[in-house]
Amino acid sequence: MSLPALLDPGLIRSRLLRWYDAHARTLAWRVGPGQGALRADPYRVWLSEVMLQQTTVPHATPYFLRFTQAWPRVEDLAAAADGDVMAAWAGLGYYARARNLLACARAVASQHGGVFPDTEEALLQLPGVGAYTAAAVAAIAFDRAANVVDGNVERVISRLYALKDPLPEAKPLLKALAAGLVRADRPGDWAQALMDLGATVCRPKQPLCLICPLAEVCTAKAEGEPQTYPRKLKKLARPKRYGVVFIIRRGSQIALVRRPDKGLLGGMLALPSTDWRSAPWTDADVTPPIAADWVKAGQIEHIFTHFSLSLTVWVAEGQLPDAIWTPSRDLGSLPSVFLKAAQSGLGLNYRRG
DNA sequence: CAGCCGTGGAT
DNA sequence: TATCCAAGGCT
Repeated sequence: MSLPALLDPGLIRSRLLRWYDAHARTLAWRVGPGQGALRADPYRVWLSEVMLQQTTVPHATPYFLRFTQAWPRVEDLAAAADGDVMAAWAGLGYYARARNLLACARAVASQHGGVFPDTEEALLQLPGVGAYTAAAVAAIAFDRAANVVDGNVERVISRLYALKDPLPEAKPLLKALAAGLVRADRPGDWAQALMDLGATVCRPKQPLCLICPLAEVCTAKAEGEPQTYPRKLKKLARPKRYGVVFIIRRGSQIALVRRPDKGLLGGMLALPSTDWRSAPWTDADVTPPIAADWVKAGQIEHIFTHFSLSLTVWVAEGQLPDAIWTPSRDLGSLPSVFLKAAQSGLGLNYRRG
């Protein structure tokens, strides 16, 4: 693999920052362009970056507002009960983020005196903070000249250079090319400018090259098919799995259980369930958690990242030892797959909140 | 290091 | 309906 000819970094930097000064989006956690680290609260920057991992801005925004309302400072979050934080995260997905979020807040509170470390290296040591998040917090909150590379940046750079190597192998090269563009005078603005461009102009599909400040220097645009970058290896088909979940009613309440901390939906509330296996369940296969007069009351489909799930919902009246009894109108602490299943079994239309 | 780990909106 | 994919991290 050979390095593509380097484009003029000065030209790219000045054009993109000028564009950002005029077009930066207003986001709940964002400090406006040119403000540097003057008003950027590291806690809010970190919280937003964790929430935005593999998550869209519209999805993350209401969660960010609720979290900062409930826990305005990192010490507040560190002092929160595990169950309250997991419940507040319900519906946002990738629940290991919430467990690591709490571990990180508690590490900052207990090991750093409640003050976020201000170097990329130290940030990288915190739970749930990887290469991207460490660089982003260092740049946005602390004005460090960090090389912030996320999916947006990879897409923008791959198009600028029309890089033919497919992801994920191309990641190290893309990161090296991005490093050549980082500017030391406005690191936070530069990082956010690159990501904003990727999110709003240099989009995965239908890039808006007509209004792109980098169109004149973009190799992929010159070649005519910028939307084909970055090239990617094909993904495998998603397997199908089946399960049965159980709604045990006691008056207006239903029985929930807490899932183990590791693995799928770890640490979250859940409906009691069979295994989720590749073969459909027949009635004779199913061993309900209690003996009762079970009725098949619902059925849902749910898509996870690496498998799709078909759940049948059985309902009965009864008691369950050690259950977490929860009003059936107050199921917002459940992950979406169980909220969907519970509402199906109870004859309700799926909606959160 | 490749697989695991959610969700909902867009196309 | 099928596919993609969004400011990734952990193991």
